[in-house]
Amino acid sequence: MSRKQQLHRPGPPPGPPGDDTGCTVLHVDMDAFFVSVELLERPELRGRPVVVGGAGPRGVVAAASYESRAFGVHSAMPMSRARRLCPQAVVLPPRHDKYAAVSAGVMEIFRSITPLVEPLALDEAFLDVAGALRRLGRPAEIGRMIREQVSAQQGITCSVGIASTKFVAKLASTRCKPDGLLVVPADGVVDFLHPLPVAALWGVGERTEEILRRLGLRTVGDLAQTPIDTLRREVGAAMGEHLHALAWGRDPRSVTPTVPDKSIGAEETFDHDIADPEAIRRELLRLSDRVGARLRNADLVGRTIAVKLRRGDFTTITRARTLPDPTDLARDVYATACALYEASGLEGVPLRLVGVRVENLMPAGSTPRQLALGEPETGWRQAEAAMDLAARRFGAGTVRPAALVRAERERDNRHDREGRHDP
DNA sequence: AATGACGTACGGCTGGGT
DNA sequence: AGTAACCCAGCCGTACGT
Repeated sequence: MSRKQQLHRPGPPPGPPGDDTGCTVLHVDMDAFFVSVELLERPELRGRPVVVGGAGPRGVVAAASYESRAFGVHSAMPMSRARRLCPQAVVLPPRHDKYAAVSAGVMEIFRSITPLVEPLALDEAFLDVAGALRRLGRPAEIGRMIREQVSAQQGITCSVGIASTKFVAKLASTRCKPDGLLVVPADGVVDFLHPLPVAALWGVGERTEEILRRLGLRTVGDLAQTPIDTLRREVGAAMGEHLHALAWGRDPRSVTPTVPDKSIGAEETFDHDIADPEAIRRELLRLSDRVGARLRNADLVGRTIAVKLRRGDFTTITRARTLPDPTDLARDVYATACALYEASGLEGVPLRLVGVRVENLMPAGSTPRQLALGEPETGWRQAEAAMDLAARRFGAGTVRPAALVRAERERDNRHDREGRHDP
């Protein structure tokens, strides 16, 4: 599902399996994951161009079957364009819960191999199998087992890249997909890397590629020959050093099973731009509610609240404020989000997206929130905890702020008057 | 030609504190 | 006492990834 698959035209068929000695990092990537999961329930669609993504006027492609990719469709593409390129494609709306369930099953298989599993997304993970070799065999053999088990237990195919570093393993899985396995031997890394275009490297997107292109640097090999100071100057110190190291196959990052969350957020693109400040505030409330519930669910609190506001022309601003005490209450998040919105100068301006994010996260237990002397215990925390409980018992969305219920009723009334019916 | 919903990282800037 | 030099936290936009 990575955008970069476009860069790797089905190259020469992988040669005889290389020497996997020292290649203990595996990158496993499900093929067209969302589509593959949908096909489990809709086998009659197999072999046809299928696309999963937002069907609304502003939807984008989240996953495209290989049949639809033949028409030039790929993920992150606006759905309107995808439909034009491939009118016969079957478009399915995303069902995140299903993908999460299959993903959990797949990750379970990985963890039966080794505890050193680092999920990158629902559909991919790194595994460090150094400790599993004696029990399970060579890396390539483990990769073969994984592909077999994923297929047998979950009914979908995946691709496995095997190398001595994370990013080479990732490039290898990209290169061999779909339904493949590729070992890049430790002594073949530089030969493997240098012919690749710079955009194949992790961290090189559109902008960096353009900068490098202006410097005449097209391939990873070109990067490797460039003085590190030049790179530092052109793309920034951190990025410059990073790219130079990668170009020589050096990647010190280890497989790290649990990385603590740094922020939790929610955002929404409207079908049509919204200018009305009342309506914007209502969206901020909904988003704050979702974020608050997720924070409490994860037992996290955060001190910094950020809003993101995107205008019709796509220009985007973010505004943030750090609170004296961390919170996990939708109420606090909402109050801060509103203040930031009102101070942004965009009140009344048509917006296509609003977002709310809480940063600076820490475990909820870590800061026993001090009540200021004489401060009343307001009980909002208990109120929101009660909402969480009700949501668990009766389903998400059963209990929600009155302002949202009112807004809904008014909308329904309006529709009734206009003689429309909403399901 | 049109660009979702998450999330992370970096660099530039500002202002407080020493 | 005023200033210079430096660090650090916070803020914000940009870039990038799935």
